Amino acid sequence: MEQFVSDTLKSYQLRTTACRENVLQTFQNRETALSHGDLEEALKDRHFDRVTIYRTLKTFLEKGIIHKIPDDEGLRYALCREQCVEADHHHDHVHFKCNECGQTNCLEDLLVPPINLPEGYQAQEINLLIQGLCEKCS
Amino acid sequence: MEQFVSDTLKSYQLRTTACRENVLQTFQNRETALSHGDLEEALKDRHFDRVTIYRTLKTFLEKGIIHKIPDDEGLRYALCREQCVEADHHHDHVHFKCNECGQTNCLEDLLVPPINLPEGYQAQEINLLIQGLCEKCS
DNA sequence: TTATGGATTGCAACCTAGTTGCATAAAAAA
DNA sequence: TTTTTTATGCAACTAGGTTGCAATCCATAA
Repeated sequence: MEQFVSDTLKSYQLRTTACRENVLQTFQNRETALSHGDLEEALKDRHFDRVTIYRTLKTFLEKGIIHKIPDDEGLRYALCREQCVEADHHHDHVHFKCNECGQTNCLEDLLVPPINLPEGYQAQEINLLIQGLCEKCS
Repeated sequence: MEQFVSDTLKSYQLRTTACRENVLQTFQNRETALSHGDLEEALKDRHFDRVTIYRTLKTFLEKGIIHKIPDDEGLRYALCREQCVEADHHHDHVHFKCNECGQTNCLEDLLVPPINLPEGYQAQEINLLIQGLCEKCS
């Protein structure tokens, strides 16, 4: 298990358990966003319970280790590269989903432009998903 | 049943059936985006089968009568105000979901600003969801 | 190093969302 | 009105996600 993994868990004051280590390592190894099913598949030889993986994701979300990326097929999750905390998830980067290979990625360098909401509206979270063809598939 | 409903079905060359009429009418009456569950609830006294409502939504999507709005709780649907066709859904407006009242709305007048994707990426669809407080709840 | 208390896991059971196949019923066309 | 085509209802199923609870594990402190 990599240093990154135990360091991260420690810094977020989470107990190091086999499931958490493996889930975090999987996010670190793969550069793309992962669904619960992806993780179940990736870690199937470790025989973690489905529920445990769900709870691990929930914990990581609450701590700000990962963030949600919803699309029309369901939810995916990706590591927060910026430092996030429970109260303040700031993910103003663009998400890209390839219609060919199915992968979803964070385009960390591409920020969502500021939007002028109508009078009375208050923004708390923003999520911009672009679907199309990625560099590999176009 | 309103004129709009039978006109719309006719213009998209869809058979007029009770379920389609009611679903379309419900979208017309409510200004907000609706989930499958919302429709089931709204039309529960008509006793349409769940599957029939799913298929109605699928048909409307394919024809370009409605479009999908995904968020972290699941899928919602809203009428396409612009004229859409099967091959070309163009929904470049912002979607807003209120964290207080839970309603999701199309902000038809607020267009998603153009995004400069990195070299090699091709956009086909774009979905911008802002979550926060709507005018009523802020 | 071991005991202990609080956090985490696994299991069973459950709920909702969404899909498929097929026989029946209803619309539109003839 | 009859035929053809399309849509519906039903049963059955898969996948995603949640809850309660007993057993287990981790970190801390003795």
